[in-house]
Amino acid sequence: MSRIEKANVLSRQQQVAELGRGVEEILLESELIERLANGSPLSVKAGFDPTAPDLHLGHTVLLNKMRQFQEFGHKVIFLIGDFTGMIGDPSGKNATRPPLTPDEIKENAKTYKDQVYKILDPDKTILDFNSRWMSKMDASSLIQLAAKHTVARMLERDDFRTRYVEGKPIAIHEFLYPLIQGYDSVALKADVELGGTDQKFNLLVGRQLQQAYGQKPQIVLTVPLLEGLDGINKMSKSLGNYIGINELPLEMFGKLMSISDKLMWRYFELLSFRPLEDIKALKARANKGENPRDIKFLLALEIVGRFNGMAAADQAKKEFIARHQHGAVPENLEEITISSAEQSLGIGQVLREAGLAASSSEGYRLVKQGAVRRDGEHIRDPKVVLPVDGTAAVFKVGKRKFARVTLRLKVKN
RNA sequence: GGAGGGGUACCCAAGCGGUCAACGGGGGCAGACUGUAAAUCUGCUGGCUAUGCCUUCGUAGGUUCGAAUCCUACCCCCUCCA
Repeated sequence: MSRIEKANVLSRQQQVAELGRGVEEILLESELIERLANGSPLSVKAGFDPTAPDLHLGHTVLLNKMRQFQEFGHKVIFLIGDFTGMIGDPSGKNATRPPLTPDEIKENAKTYKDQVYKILDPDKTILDFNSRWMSKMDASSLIQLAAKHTVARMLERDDFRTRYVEGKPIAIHEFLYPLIQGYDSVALKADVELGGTDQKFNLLVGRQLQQAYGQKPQIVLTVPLLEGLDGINKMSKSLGNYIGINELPLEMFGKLMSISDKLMWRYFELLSFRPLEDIKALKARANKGENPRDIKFLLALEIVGRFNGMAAADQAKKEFIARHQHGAVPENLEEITISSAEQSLGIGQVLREAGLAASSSEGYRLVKQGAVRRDGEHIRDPKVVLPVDGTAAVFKVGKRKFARVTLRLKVKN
């Protein structure tokens, strides 16, 4: 934080350098320098999907950059693409996903605020919705907008071209989304738009459209996409390889510890606020033979601390060590009571009812594979039947799933 | 509008009358090894009141002792022509 405050008194040139840190690409850097030299605050826009209010660490790479602009005194616009959300799924991949209702969007926006203001300064953030201008656009204006771009240019987008070449469907409305996003920049007279590298095409459409509408084209600044826990795919909710910023400290800590050593450095680079020299020094320590796990602890502590406070982070570390290095059962494990009218239940059913297995078949499979322990005792026989007599037992399935399960007889009416 | 190709489990992709709950790969899960790493090896991967029963191969019918496989209609996607 002090690092950023210090930056306030930096020269323009240093400001540019600071803003370019951890950034994939600036288009065009010369324009950014020029506009910063102008002295007046810039309008910095970043668009967000109205359907995914569960922010994860991947999003924070961008949010951190937005915050940086705020610290430099610029106007940051957090734009929620609610208009597109009201229409439906932009990718067309999931035709069954119903459009969001205004109420849902409102609810999502609130959730966004709760999460985003952990990083952004609420007083310096302008929250806006593209339905503000898009819902007023009539068909002829839309066609005029569409006339400002060509199919050939649309097909320059890798995603479209690939699908086109592979003979996969592209719905017409998909062409409209980049146009609408680009038009948002026109409506907001954006000076800068931030986005992930995957957004580069859309951001450039914004540049082009602004020119077509007689505005100065925005500067495009892309940040890299953070890899998810698997280290391969980008972090995303749908792939389940994410760390949500609202997750419990221990959970967040555990997930950070589970990343590979290689990925750890990527996370240091993109998520840590440590100066680059610090990170270099840590690398040197690892190279000298220090256990990378201990260096990963530092990363996990910093990130968990950022969202939950250092006390919670320290606590998470303690519990993590207790559980994984000393094999302790978690302190506040889930209590589950299963009511059954039967005198006894098969082990598979118990696991399913307890939410430890997706189905009873899976439960039985897990037992066969030796993944299930009851009060520390391995259960290996899938035919095991448990009496429903009100007793509780701690079940452990695999390495991470725990629950204290009570089987209670349901009184028949 | 015309001609052709295609829709198989989370994804890709075989199968083209019985031996198919469906080859193979990816992903996921579990076990071993570990640092709850990574890599590697092994197993599993529709459901259930479970050595059996039920449902699944775009949808709905039909033929057959028997269909993912054959027939009919419909829906959807792709390519070429217009």
